[in-house]
Amino acid sequence: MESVSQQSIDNIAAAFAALGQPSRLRVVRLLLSAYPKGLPAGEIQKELGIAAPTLSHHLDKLRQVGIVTAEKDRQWIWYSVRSDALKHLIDFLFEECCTRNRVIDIEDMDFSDSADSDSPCCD
Amino acid sequence: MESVSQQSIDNIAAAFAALGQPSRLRVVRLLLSAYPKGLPAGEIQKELGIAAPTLSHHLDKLRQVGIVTAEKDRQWIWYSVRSDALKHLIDFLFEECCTRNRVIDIEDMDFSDSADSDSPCCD
DNA sequence: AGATTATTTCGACAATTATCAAATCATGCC
DNA sequence: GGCATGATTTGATAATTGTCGAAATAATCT
Repeated sequence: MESVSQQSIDNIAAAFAALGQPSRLRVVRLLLSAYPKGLPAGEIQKELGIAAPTLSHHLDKLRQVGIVTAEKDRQWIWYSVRSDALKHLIDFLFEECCTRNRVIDIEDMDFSDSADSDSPCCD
Repeated sequence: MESVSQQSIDNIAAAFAALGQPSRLRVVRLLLSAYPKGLPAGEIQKELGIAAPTLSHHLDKLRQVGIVTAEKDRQWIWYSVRSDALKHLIDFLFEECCTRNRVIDIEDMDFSDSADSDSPCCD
C-alpha cells in the first residue's frame, strides 16, 4: 500500500483536480489535438469561447500542476500539453487497477487487442 | 474533435474532480486493494484517519460520480470501487493521448512490453 | 510616439468545497 | 425497552474556486 509516496499522491490528486474542471478538460483536449506545437492563448480562447482572464487563470493552473507548458514567441504565448505528465496519470491508473491490484483485466483493455497470451500471433 | 459529447466531457471531468482530492484518492486506492469485496465505512475511517462525517461526504461524492458503490449488510455499509468507471477513465486518457492524437507512443507505455510491431514474436 | 494586439494581473463576487461537532437514523444485542 | 455500534444528516464555518470587468504589461506596427 506504500508504493506511492504521500507527496506523489498529492501531486497526482492535483493533476486530476486540474483535469476535473470542464473548461480545463476542454482546453487539454484541444491542446492534445494541436500537439506538439500547441496553441497561443488567443486561439484557445476563440475556439472555446472562454473569457480571456478566466482562460489565463485555467492555463496557469494547468501549468502549475505540470500538464501544460508555456513558451513565449513574440507577442504570443504558446501553450502545449506535456505528454510525460499525461503518461504519468495513465501509468498511475494502470498500475493501480491492473498491476498492483487485479481490478481490471488487462485483456479487457482497449489497447491490448490481439496481444493477449491466449492467442499468440504465431501458431 | 467531437467524438466525445459535451455530457460525457462533463461526466469525465466530474470523475477526475472526485479523484482530485487527496483524501478521496486515498480512499479509492484503499478500496482498490480491497477489491472486489470493498470495505465498510468504519474500516476506511480507521485506516485513513478521516473523521466519520467527512468520510461519509467523500464517499457520497465518489458514489455520485459512479466511482464507488455502496451496499448495506446489517449495520455496515460496504463500499467498493466500480472497475468499469475506472476503466472508462483509463480508456478516455488512452484514446485522447494514444489514439485520437499520437501524443504518447503506445510503445512507450508500461503495458505494451514486448508487444511492439518492430519485433514480432515470431520471426 | 501613438495605436493595436496579445495576454496577464488585480479586485471583487458568487458558488462550491472541505471539515467537524452535534444530532439523528438504523441495526443488533441483552 | 434500553444500550451500544455503525453510519449519515444537519448546520455552521473557513477555505478554495470559477468567473469576469477593468487595469496593467508587453510586443508590434505605422
